[in-house]
Amino acid sequence: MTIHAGRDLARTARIFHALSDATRLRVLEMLRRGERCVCELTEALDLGQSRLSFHLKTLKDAGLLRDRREGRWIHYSLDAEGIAQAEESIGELARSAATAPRSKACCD
Amino acid sequence: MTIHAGRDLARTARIFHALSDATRLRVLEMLRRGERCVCELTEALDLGQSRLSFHLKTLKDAGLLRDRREGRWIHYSLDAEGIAQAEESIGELARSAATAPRSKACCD
DNA sequence: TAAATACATCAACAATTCTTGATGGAGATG
DNA sequence: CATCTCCATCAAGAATTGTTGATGTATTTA
Repeated sequence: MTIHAGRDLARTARIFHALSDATRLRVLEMLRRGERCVCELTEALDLGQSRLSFHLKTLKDAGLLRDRREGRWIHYSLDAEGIAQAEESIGELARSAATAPRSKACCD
Repeated sequence: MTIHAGRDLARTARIFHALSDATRLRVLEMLRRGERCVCELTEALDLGQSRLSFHLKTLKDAGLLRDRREGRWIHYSLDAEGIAQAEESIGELARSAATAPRSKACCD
């Protein structure tokens, strides 16, 4: 099994890219406590509206968040499936790191 | 516990950033089979020398790879510790995603 | 010591990503 | 319908990241 497990490399890269920004990690950390609407996130994280919207879109496009409209509010929450895919990739790597042969004949 | 578990957000973001590029994922995939010197990676992945060197440095600075000099060759291998940190962050998220309250009073 | 090999680093440019402020659309409210 | 609220999207510029070819450095070999 590869670290990208069937998915293509670009998709896996995109998932990790979504995780590679401090602002987005703060959003995820906030959502660990449960679903939140954008207005709550804006206030709690003290971010400009369009800036937050950009990061939410990045996370959603990567499959790490879901959204749900309720009246005029949109609620975001963690998407367990996308997160599980990231976990799977790293888990695969971690297992290899633990067992990979330390040395190997090379060159010459 | 937070996603970044003691580490600062920037450090966690840097780890994921290192994982967010298709070329670097190919390098990691290759190293799952064990330690390799740069010359082997260059040939196997068909990358320009300075380009590969750039990506190896990115991965090493993030703590995902180790290097070891042997004569004039430098061997890279997975660094289990850094990889475990990434795994820990995502694992934390995944557990939250599985248990986070689905809905929550908001607004109005 | 001179030349060759393996790799890192640098500088310049290209490409991508992020931020900000403005505009637009969907739903609620009067 | 007019207006307000909540949020997405767009456009322009700033910042960061990736690529390429050239140069530098450590190590081995002649």
